[in-house]
Amino acid sequence: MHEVVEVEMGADRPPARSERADARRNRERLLSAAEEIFLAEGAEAPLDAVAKRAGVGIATLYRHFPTRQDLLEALLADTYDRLGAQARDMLSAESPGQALLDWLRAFISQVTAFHGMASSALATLETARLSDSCHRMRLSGETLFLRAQAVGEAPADLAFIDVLRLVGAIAVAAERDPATADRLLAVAARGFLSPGDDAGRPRSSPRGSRSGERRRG
Amino acid sequence: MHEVVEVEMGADRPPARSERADARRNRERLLSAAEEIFLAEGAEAPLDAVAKRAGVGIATLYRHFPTRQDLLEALLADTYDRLGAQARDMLSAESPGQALLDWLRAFISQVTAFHGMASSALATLETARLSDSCHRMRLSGETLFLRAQAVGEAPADLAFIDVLRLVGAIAVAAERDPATADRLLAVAARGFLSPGDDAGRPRSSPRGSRSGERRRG
DNA sequence: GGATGATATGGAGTAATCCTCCGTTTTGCG
DNA sequence: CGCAAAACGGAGGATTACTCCATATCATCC
Repeated sequence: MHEVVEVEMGADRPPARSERADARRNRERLLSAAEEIFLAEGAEAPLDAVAKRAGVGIATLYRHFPTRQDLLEALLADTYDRLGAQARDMLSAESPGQALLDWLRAFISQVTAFHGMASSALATLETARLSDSCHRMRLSGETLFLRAQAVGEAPADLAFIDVLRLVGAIAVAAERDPATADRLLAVAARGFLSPGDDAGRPRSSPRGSRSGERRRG
Repeated sequence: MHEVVEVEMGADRPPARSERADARRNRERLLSAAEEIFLAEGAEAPLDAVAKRAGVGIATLYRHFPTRQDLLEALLADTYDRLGAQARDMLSAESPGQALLDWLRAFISQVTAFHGMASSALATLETARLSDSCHRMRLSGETLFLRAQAVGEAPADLAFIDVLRLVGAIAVAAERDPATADRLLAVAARGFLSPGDDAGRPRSSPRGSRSGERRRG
């Protein structure tokens, strides 16, 4: 773990290998078109519409993205890059627990940009070979989590990937209702942001774990 | 079995209103066939296969179940009836919190019988006019929850429907991996089964199952 | 028990999508 | 330029979803 990740602009976008100009251009067009279409109609929208919007043939779409999930993952890559950056920015926050919670809220928010996106995101968490973007985001998020663990604001016997799974699940379940997502996150947060597991934490961390974001009595 | 169900709001089963014998028979055959097919191939299996297995024409299937979701909900009705009964049985358990947790575990287990089932279940939780079975199950489960609240094993400022949503979300996210589902439920349970504010932890301590939580490479 | 109208049935037919095959066009390079 | 590799486009076969309506079956009444 913690391998160097070879940030050579990633294998996400272009494999860096010689890529013809038209191929790159069409790829970008397809991504833009897919984003527009999916935002408007959800991730189940017909792929023909995406190709048409991009101004390319359907075969070109399939050549670049053999499956719908590939296309969705490419879209997710941007989101993951953004989230990774946000996580890094939050490292300087005063309360590690609060920072983690804020970041997870952002995660839900961004991963529910269109209908069906959260499902794809959840799927990417389980794929054997995840994209660089997803991997980097996970590492960045995990850093937030480890910091919370270090100060006893998160249980020590918990893996970050499971936190991400749980929050991803919430995103899927409440993708159409941000208020519900918020409530479910608040409940879940009590599970992974307890003020110390046992071992008698000096429970002097008043914020974050409870009562910060309760809604609906 | 409860024979008199005068509620008659959702119309799970035919309300015994004038229904021709062949129609009822075909309906049952369709449900059996759908269960077989979905168990084997998941909830996305072609409906033609269901009709064929049932030995009826495709039109008959659509007449009884206009949408796939209708068919799935009819299948879920049996599951909900079973879960409702289990919840009622658990009312006599010594620890309300433990009873609730056990029931939720059963919920996840039964609602992930086949791929795609959990999604449907989650959907049924949000439908405006829910089926009788779903409604009864919710009420029975809620009774367990209220009992846990009464003894301070569950937060007072929490709605049961949100617990169900959260657990349903876990079921969706981990429908292919019971071990993960179990871990996520354990985390979530810390959120809605906290020992109130103190009053000693419940003996829940849900079987660690921390062996499987290593990061994958 | 048999006529009769309401109900239910079956399967062909239409439509929407997915996805592939292959002849044509574009690009990069010597 | 000229050529080979790479990429393109769109027709078309395959797979479902869903509908229409002529026919068959059931429940009821006499």
